[in-house]
Amino acid sequence: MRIEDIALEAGVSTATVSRVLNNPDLVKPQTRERVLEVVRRHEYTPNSLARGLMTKKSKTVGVLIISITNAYYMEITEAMQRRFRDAGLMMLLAATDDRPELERAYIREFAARRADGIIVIDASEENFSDGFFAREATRRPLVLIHSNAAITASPLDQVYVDQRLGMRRVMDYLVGLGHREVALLRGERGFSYDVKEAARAKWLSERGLPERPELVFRIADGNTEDAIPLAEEAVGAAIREGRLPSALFACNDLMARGAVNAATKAGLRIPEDLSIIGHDDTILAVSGRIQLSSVDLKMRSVGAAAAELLLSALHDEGSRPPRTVRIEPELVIRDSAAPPSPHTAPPHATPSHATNLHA
Amino acid sequence: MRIEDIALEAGVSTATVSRVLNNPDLVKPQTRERVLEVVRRHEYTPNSLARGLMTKKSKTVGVLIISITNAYYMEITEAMQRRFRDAGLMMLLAATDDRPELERAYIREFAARRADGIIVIDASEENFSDGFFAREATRRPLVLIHSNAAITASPLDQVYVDQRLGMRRVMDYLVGLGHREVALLRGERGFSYDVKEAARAKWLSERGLPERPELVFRIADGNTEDAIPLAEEAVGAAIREGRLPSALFACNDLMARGAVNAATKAGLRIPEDLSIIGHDDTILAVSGRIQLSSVDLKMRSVGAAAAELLLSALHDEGSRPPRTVRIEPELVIRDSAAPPSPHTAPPHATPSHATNLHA
DNA sequence: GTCCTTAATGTAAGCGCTTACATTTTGAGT
DNA sequence: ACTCAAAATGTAAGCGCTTACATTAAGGAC
Repeated sequence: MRIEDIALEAGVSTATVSRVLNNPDLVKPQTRERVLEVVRRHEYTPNSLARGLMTKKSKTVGVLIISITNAYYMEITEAMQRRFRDAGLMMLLAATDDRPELERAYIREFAARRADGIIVIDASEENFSDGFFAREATRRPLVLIHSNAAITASPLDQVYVDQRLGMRRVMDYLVGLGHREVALLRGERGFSYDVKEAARAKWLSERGLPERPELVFRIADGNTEDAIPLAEEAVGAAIREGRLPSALFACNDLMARGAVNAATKAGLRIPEDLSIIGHDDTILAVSGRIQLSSVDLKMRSVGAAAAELLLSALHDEGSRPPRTVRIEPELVIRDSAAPPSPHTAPPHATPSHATNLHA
Repeated sequence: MRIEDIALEAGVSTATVSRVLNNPDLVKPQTRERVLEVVRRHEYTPNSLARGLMTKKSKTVGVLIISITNAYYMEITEAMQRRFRDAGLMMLLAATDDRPELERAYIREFAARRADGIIVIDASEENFSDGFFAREATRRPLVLIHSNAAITASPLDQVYVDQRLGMRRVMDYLVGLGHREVALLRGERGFSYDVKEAARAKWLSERGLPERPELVFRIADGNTEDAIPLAEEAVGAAIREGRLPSALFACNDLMARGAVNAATKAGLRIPEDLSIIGHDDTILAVSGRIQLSSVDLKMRSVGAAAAELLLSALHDEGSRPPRTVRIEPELVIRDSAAPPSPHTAPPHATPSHATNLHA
């Protein structure tokens, strides 16, 4: 069924059918109804490829993420999809597996398909720094979602998730509770870990407090299921050897959960003997007996903001100056942190550890 | 940049440029190189809308799921995306929020965009039974992913996840361990709960065992985060009132986790005092101190199979008879189930409960 | 050199829409 | 009944590609 068939059957020209479909009030109610009847009877749907060819709009937005099985990304994506649904846009979704060359390839593909706009979550540093995105943004609306403060000043539409603020809030809270030291548990490699570690270091140095590298614990894989046992192992060892202070921040809930398991296994009570804070506020935070305090990155707000940014760019077409929206993470306080017990030594304290406390 | 610009600059006709891009060996190596040079220099990418208009192929597949923030669906989706990437197809993703009318609308939209194929996960009963999918399948490759045994015989491409088998395996295992009764914990409404409850009932009746409706526990919401506390509450009450037998199957890991929490809180040991089996084998199964045995639905295999089915349908175009692939869930055994302790009464046993055990 | 087959390229007709512009209808104003 | 602007519709030119068919170039065989 093509528009011509409908036109023939309704006894009008293709232009009129097109008008009925796109600008109904340009056509006389009577004719309109006649055309619509035929359209309905044949369940005719215009070919959007042909339409897109003419209008240069595909009603499509390309969304690029690192991994599909990642609650963080998918919450953002869901929020966007909701917004786009209302705007009549469809979403092309692709995962880069954190490979910069795939990132480029997919963006090219989006371009080839004439996506009206593109959203990239946690883009690779590489493609950003060589101006690839800046160039791309001149061709069509592009919005970046990330936590990289360095990018913030670039003239690009972006949603900046201020993880440094989140980190500050964690430190404020824990230290406010009376903890003298806060250990950090992170994955070996990954931008988000670096951001958090750096933010913690900054917080400490701003207060003239020492950064003690031995309080940063690294596990090989912080992102997948394996992070839980790995974290459990690392934290278990630290407890046994008395290397753990009274508070621990884990860079995500997976690791936090592992830490909780290790502590429980070692006979430590949470939060009395050890305070633990997680990050991302995923289902894991609320799944166990003890409910983890965690940093909520507000993914839904992030997704909504990104969608809104793109939509407005689509609308204003051209002259509009790029905007950057900053999202403030929130520390969700539950039951996994408390003041360090004054009457108790830090978990399995050793003399050397006690000394370190005053370092 | 259009193909014509490239042609002009390379001093050939548009047809030749098109050939260079689509059938390189139809053109003399020397000309080919000249054209490619221009293409590269301008980073020219053919407009796939125009191409699709001619070829009647969009290199796109539409994927429809109920919710984007659902680990189950996303694992399937990730497996598909991997396969489609290799095949040069892009994925349009949309969520129906379990609304049949949205399901239809999106499928129409996929059709309008001339998606080469469509995959629907857990389609609504409604759209299936009124022949909507059957009709749709005549127009373009369509594959359904579901657990509905009733559909299995339909002449449609489908991936059938045999949850009944999974349920049987759970019952075999638990009863094999020596449990006399197995409680079921489910959400109030939802097809997947019904399937499991029915499979359990069937298993029991095949063995002449009584179905005791009071051993089926329902909570209002089994799908979201709230399921954990709701399950905890329900199971906690059942324990207190001695209504819980020595084994419990939860329809998903959320509820299983809630059950574990309730048992722990009540001072019960798992698995010694209470055996618990979860379902879906998500991260929740391995996140806590006690590792939950759970039914793995093999989502990755499901996704891969669905993609393969679609790809083969795309390839054979037409005459190919529809196939249905059956996926066998697997019971992953961890630490949450054990034989009921012979020396101990069932948890908080009451006389009436003890009587029921022999019913 | 001529003839003929095959390889290489060009020409032009669409694919199914939208839309600028041209033409016809309509109806209020006189 | 006649004008004329406004409303309704039609005509046809593309949008940027692919591809059937036509044409030209290349290279053996004689």
